[in-house]
Amino acid sequence: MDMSEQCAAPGSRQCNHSGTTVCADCTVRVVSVCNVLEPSELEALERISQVTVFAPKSMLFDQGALASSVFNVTEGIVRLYKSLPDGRRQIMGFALPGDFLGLALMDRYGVTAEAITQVKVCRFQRSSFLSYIDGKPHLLRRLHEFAGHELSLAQDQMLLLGRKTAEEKVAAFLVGLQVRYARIGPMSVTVPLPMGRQDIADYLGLTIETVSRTLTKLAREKIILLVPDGVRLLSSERLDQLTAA
Amino acid sequence: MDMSEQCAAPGSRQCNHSGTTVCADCTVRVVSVCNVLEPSELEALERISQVTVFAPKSMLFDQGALASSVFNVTEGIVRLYKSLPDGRRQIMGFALPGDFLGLALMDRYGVTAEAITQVKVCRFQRSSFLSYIDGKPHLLRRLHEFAGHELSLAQDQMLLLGRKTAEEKVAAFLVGLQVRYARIGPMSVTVPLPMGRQDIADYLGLTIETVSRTLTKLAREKIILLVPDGVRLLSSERLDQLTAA
DNA sequence: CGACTGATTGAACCAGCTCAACTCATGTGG
DNA sequence: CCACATGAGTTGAGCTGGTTCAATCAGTCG
Repeated sequence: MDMSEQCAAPGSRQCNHSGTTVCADCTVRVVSVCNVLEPSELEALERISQVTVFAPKSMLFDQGALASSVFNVTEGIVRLYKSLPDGRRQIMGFALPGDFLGLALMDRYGVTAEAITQVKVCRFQRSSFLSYIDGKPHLLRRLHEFAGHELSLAQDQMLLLGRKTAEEKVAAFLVGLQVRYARIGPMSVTVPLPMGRQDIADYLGLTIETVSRTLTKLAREKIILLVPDGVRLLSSERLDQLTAA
Repeated sequence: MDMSEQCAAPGSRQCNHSGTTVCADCTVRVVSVCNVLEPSELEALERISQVTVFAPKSMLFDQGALASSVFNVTEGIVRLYKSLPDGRRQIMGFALPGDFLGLALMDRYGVTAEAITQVKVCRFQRSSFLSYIDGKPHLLRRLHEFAGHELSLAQDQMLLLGRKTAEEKVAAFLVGLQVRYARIGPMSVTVPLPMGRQDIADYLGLTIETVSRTLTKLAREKIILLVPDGVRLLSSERLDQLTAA
């Protein structure tokens, strides 16, 4: 049997640590929950973790299912959404490297998670993770900090969804994404958009056509430049104005 | 100097525990964060708490201010909101007895909190509360559970704001409020609405007129009955249908 | 009583939606 | 190598759910 990889779910590949991928080398550790752990604790965490790779468009977990695992995203981008029976969809957020999925530690997933790009995660059995946390209040504190941050982002998003115009929504989305990318890489005015227009629309409470028209309008006004699979932010001045405070 | 009451902020009255109000008698303890504490721990908590009463329309704290206190609501109802510079407002939620304000334990308040009715709270210095938590991982766990629940509600609200119709929004609001009241009192088909139409509108991402029209429409269809300062839910069948899943 | 505040109702309007056509890659197999 | 699907994105034209503006109604308080 191949020790380095084993099948788990459609679209995903798992492997135990073979010595090549260790937390010590992890590029996103400093921005993720693990950062508060001592080297010895990190080693113990590594022992209960499984690196898993998800193919684009594959599902990490489904809204309402028993939360058997929690995840730390290390590569790629994940969409988190809720759906209504008639197909209407609201994307709650995009998880980037460093983000933790299953933060609430509840027994069922509240949202569906799907890989947009290829996604690499550290996966933990929820039960193992819960016992691991036990007696590590500093880690629990860190998880709580992350949850507080999530809640704060959710509140910003509620303000956006309930009270902002299409133009303000799109501007806030672009600037917000730029800021989040800057946490895990160099600050750049070029913002990749690995998600499609439909995802952006479902995140902002708009239609695909309105997103497209609004991006075109911002481009026509030289506030942004549309590039393949991304956007270049030309006037952070005008964008900040639209994003307001 | 009067030992039982001392001025603190406009619209609020504070008093240290004079022996008449103790956690042991607290009617909302079972649904609030305190419920995981041992009697001896409760006593210690009581020593760092101040019962404070806020008059209707007075502010508990302001968005962006240093978070000097955290609160456990014991009576009344509080609106939590964010504002845009031009006055647009989004209400993130209504805090009822048993709810904890400042859950995220962040150093600044993310929202503004205003008493709608007269409000009674247990108030804690954030610093005191933080030291109190230290070495009580079960309390931190409880706070984290509450935060997870808040996050889940926030996500439901994002779905509502981004993708639901006015009728679905109003129905979800009424049923949601009914369920929340049921946690702290007897289940009832009569739902008090202590907040005004403007608050409901700013919570649902609608205008006051649309809220009014929608309520009237639901009443005309005998799904609800409008009563002074409240609503009677006549057809939970039709309401659940609108609330959908 | 009048003055005020909050809620309802009516009528015109418009931001964003719906429906539909078109563009532009990318892929495929003959 | 080209003909032709296929899917994502853009653009246009008309529509509509919810807003805006304005008038009216219903309590409540002095």
